Amino acid sequence: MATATLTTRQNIRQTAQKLFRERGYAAVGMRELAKEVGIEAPSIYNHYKSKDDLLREICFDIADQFFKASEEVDVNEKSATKKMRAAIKGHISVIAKNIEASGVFFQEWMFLEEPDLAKFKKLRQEYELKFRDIIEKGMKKGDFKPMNVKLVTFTIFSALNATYDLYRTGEKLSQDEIADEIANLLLKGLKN
Amino acid sequence: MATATLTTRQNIRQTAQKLFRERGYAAVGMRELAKEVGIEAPSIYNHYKSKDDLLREICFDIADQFFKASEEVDVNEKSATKKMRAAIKGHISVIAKNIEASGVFFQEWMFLEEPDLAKFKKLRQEYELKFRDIIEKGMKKGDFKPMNVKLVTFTIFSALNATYDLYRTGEKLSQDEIADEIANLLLKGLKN
DNA sequence: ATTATAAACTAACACTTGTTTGTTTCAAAA
DNA sequence: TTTTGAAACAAACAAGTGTTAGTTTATAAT
Repeated sequence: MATATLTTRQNIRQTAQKLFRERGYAAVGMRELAKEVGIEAPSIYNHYKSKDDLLREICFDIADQFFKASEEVDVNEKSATKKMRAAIKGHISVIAKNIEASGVFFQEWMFLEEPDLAKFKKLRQEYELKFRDIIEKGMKKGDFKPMNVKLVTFTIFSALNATYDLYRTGEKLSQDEIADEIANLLLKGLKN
Repeated sequence: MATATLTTRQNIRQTAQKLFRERGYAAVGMRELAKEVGIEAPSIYNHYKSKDDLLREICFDIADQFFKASEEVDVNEKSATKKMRAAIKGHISVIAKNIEASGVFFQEWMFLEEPDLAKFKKLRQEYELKFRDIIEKGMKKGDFKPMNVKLVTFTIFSALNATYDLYRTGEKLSQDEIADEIANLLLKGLKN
């Protein structure tokens, strides 16, 4: 384990991710967060502007990672199935690498304040559109069975996004096993 | 619209479902809830013992409905596919009939206080076991492809449980269309 | 008309919320 | 050795928390 000594800022961030995830953003107080870090509440404000600032950093960092992962999906790949599998793997990989933070991303984003909230929603829509495009083109091409694209995209995201919750149950599964099994199930469902 | 005049108690309950769902249990105050109902905060306590009491009623009512729906799945049905489809339809039907409340059920249950929290978890596990059993037997029988049962069950529940969130997006889909499309996708993925 | 009951109210309690102010501590730079 | 700056602190603020006490209002039963 290459666990470098964390800066106070990193420590606050990491603890916030854990607590926001475990107990919910609204239910976690600054004093509780500070105590877990080992400092007093006002000291947090030397590193973050506000409680919301913390949430913002966590959420947008994950958003960033999702986009970067999606950019690595080969644009020239002809097979919709292969393209979809790559997108699914990338998506799950981001979650697996950021279990606490992605939990916050999925469950606590609504506590973001404007204008961040609007920006967040826009980013998310933009990202989801990438998946919908792959599915839509796959259907037109005949790789995928014709179905309600929006509903299918929604369902696939629901399945993928829940994986952050998988590690709590103590399942001893590798990231690849999880990604493959889920991708297999969903892709077989999609295929023509 | 057969909207009968609601009692104050029903009004509180319905408003709580809406607010807890929209803004989260911890973020909704009793004064805000009361204001939306059109009364003062202390008046709520003439109908409910506590804030948690409200959450408890909402969550356990939905739990009840899930169980009742699952009891209507034909035990003598031989085909695992047909049995699974019936279970999926029943599950989605409960969500569709209780969009706000099921949202609370899925997202806010962790704010239940002991011993209700433990009871809730137990019920949920018991219910999920019913689905896992169908899937497991379906695999042994050869109707379903052999896969990691726990992971597959988890994935299917993730897809089903997210449907409460589908109605926000303004999709003009009937409950049956949604249930059929999702069941088709997942069952095709399961099948051998 | 009187009593009983449910359900509303105002006022307040004890405590917690996120955050600000002003001060102190301490290590690195000059 | 002095200065500087970051980062910690205690104390406090205004607002909000769930809830209780005590009282009033209104409706239904005797």
